[in-house]
Amino acid sequence: MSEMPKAYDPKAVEAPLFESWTAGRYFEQSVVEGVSPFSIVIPPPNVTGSLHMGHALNNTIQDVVIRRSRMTGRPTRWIVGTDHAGIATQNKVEQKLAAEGLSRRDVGRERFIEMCWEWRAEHGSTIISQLKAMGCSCDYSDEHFTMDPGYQQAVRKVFVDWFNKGLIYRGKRIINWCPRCSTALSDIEVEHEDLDSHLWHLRYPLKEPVGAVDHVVVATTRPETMLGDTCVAVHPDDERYTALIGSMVVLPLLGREIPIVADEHVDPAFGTGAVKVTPAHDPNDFEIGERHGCPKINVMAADATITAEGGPYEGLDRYEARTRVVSDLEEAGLLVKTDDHLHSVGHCYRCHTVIEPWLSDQWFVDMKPLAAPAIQAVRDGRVVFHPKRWENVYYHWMENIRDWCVSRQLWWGHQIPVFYCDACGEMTASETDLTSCSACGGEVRQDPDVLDTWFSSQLWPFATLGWPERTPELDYFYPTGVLSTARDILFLWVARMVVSGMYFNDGEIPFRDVIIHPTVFNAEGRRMSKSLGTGIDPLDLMEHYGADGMRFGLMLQTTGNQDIKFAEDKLASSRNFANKIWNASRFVLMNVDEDYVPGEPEAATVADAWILSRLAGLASAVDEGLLTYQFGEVARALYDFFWNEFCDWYIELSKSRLAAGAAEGASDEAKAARLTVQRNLVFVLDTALRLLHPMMPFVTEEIWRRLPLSPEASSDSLMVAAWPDPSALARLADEGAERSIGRLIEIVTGVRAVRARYSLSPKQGIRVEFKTASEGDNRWLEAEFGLIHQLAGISEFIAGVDTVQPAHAAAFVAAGVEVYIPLEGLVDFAAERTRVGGELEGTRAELEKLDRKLSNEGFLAKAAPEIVEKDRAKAAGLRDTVASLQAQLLELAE
RNA sequence: GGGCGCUUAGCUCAGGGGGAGAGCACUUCCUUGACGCGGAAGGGGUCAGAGGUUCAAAUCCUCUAGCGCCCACCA
Repeated sequence: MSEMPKAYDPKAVEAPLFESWTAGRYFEQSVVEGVSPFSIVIPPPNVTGSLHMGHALNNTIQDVVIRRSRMTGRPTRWIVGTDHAGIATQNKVEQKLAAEGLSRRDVGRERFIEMCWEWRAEHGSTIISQLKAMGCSCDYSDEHFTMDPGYQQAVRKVFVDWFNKGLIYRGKRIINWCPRCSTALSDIEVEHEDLDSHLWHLRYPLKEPVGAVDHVVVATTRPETMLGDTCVAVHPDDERYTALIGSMVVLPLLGREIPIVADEHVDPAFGTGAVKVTPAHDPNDFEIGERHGCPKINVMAADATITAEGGPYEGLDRYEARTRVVSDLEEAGLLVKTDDHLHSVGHCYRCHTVIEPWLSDQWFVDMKPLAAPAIQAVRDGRVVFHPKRWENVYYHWMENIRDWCVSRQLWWGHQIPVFYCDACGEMTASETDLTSCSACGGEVRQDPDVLDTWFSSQLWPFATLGWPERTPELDYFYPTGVLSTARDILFLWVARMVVSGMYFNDGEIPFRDVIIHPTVFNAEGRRMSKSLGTGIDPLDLMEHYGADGMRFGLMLQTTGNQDIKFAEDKLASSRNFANKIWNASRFVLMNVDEDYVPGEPEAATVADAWILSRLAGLASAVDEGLLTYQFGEVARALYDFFWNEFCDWYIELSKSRLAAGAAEGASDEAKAARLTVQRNLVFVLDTALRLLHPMMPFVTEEIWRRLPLSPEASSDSLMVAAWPDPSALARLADEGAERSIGRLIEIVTGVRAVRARYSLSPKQGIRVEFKTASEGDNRWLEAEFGLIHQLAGISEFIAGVDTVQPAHAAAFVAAGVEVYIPLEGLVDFAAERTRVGGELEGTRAELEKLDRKLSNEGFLAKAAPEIVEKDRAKAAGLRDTVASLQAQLLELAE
């Protein structure tokens, strides 16, 4: 067994361990007939991506769940891969071209796509190697990509199927257009932001005056769109305007004559109650235009410059056009006023350019009928969200779902498998490429657009398992167990996976539990973002704290309710925690003899019974906590157990027996006792390392492999060692031992406090006198004196029910026992009086409160009996304490 | 406009009807053979505010204030 260095060094350990896991093929999982599996599909990171804090958190969560499952012996597989990320990847390659002064059109579609593949080959594995650095136990032997040939086939099948069923259709609609990416976006790819802007009031002259009225004033936030106005709408019941309905106005600047129409959509209370209607540039206006048969004039080109329809404004950028239109109107005396106005402006979620509502031909998925079963699956509890409140968000969106615009005017992605025949106008969706028209045999051309990246991502849980082939993997691993993700892709991805997963798998859901994890914000509470420079690089964190330190630090901060305002000090604690475990293990291993024989743990002493009982409690808390995804609680329980119970107390409590058994001329009994302690130390460490392994895989594995375990308990890797079974460990529970050690800790702590107060050197032995309440307590103290002696440095003691407080003694009450420590010449009586007085006051106040409660009839009548009993016992204890503190005060007064 | 979450120690946060907790920071002491990435002992909080329910409220309900987020066809 190699020597353990004094400090845990993650860098020396992590890479070789990961190598050994890969070599051992522990990440891989094939079909095991007759055994129920557990699987997770990783949310595929973009090939363009590199690890950020959100990934770090999400993948730690998944790895924790996966590693626990694997250790229980269940066939477990974490399916990994990347997403082709249409817009993001295309942007990267376009940037590369731009550096050479080229655009994608310069190189052509075919070459451009080739370059995307090259880019992927070069950069696409970055994030995968970062996942490995984190220790994520994905099945890397079977990595997927949303543009793999098989995956492409799956996408085409889905498209063709929905097309043939009429669930995908082509339509000319107002969609969200990003002029920079030059593509349509779905509604949920638009991020709205409230911006300070203006509400311009424009005067539109009537062609013929109606009575005294010769104009109408409209209000708009986008004056440049007036170039495309084809009517003005007012509410039919708005008396201000009823006389004008049917009249014509002359559109300023262009001179076009357009009608005034009545439409229920108009809100008379907003603006002037008259609305300029631009059917080609606003979804509402589109509807109004449809209702009144108004033409749709598109005044904007794909790059958001004004088209020829804009007459003199042709060629201007939309914002230049806005400025010009406003100033020209003002000059013409047609600008009535300009109000400040806060309004919500849509931005592209990829490049943050302001979105233009734009009329164009696009493909849509009819989501309503598809959503219904997916809603039902959550209602039935077949899919469960954690935390549960996200289900309401899901319902709200799904029940109000709108058609999904799935076509994108990009080159990188799944090209829409629709073939047009220019000769006969036939339109065919086909899983295979067509060269000729199925109707007339004429030449066909494929739709040039590609599909929304999310259209392919939605197939991830089954396309990665070989669908549409009915593979053994698909049969076995689908549905997956858990889907863990950030909340911002709840609609973009999660909901759509439920929809398509159920549709294409005979109604079978894609995953049972959905974990919506917290969002990671930086210390200032701002979203971590690379472009804002507000992010922290997980690789830097791993450099400083080790992969385990980062993982555990994140787990400590993960709770169901609150987002994470990233606290780096938690990572420092976690790194220290790893080091603590390392050194505790070093202690254990240093105290295991060459000829140590592994064996069962044994509660030979109260201390043994106590730690075994605590261990049983830990196992059950960790197991239960992981099954309910309470990561923060589990992390704290592990931390607390290892540090505060195992290291601070059990190891200390074990030292005397270890030493006695190793001493020269030790008796056989002492030697046997030493062996028992060794076995207990090894057992507790072994079990606790197993429980900690999912969160801290590296340090636990490194230590665990050094443990002297029996062949049955051992294996080549902790990764595949047996997960502690809480119900089997429950036999170790021992309430009496827990109570007993609890009291011992109280007394030891009290004595140490006296030591600290009077600066007594730890080496200085002290005499302690106990006044107990019963003979039982005396026997208990005598029995445990060895431990108290060792931990508190007591050289001699007496215990009795009639002990009297010695003169010049520090005194306190702990665990129902009065403790006196004679300190001739050392006690500062004034200070002691103040301290005891303060304690007395506090105790009295507490007692008074409790007495009031206990004399309250309502309480006695209605509270649970065990609560009343507990409070009575507590009051009795407090009364004793008050009495002894009073006695002490009297003593100190002399 | 609708909805959700948060407000607890100097900081970051757990807890969630019956004893106010952790980590970090702070104070004092300790070169104790597992660990100074450590040990021991401490100080520090009207659990945002106001009402209500209850024998009992940090915890449940209502309202208020502040912060953050999501949804919505807010010309």
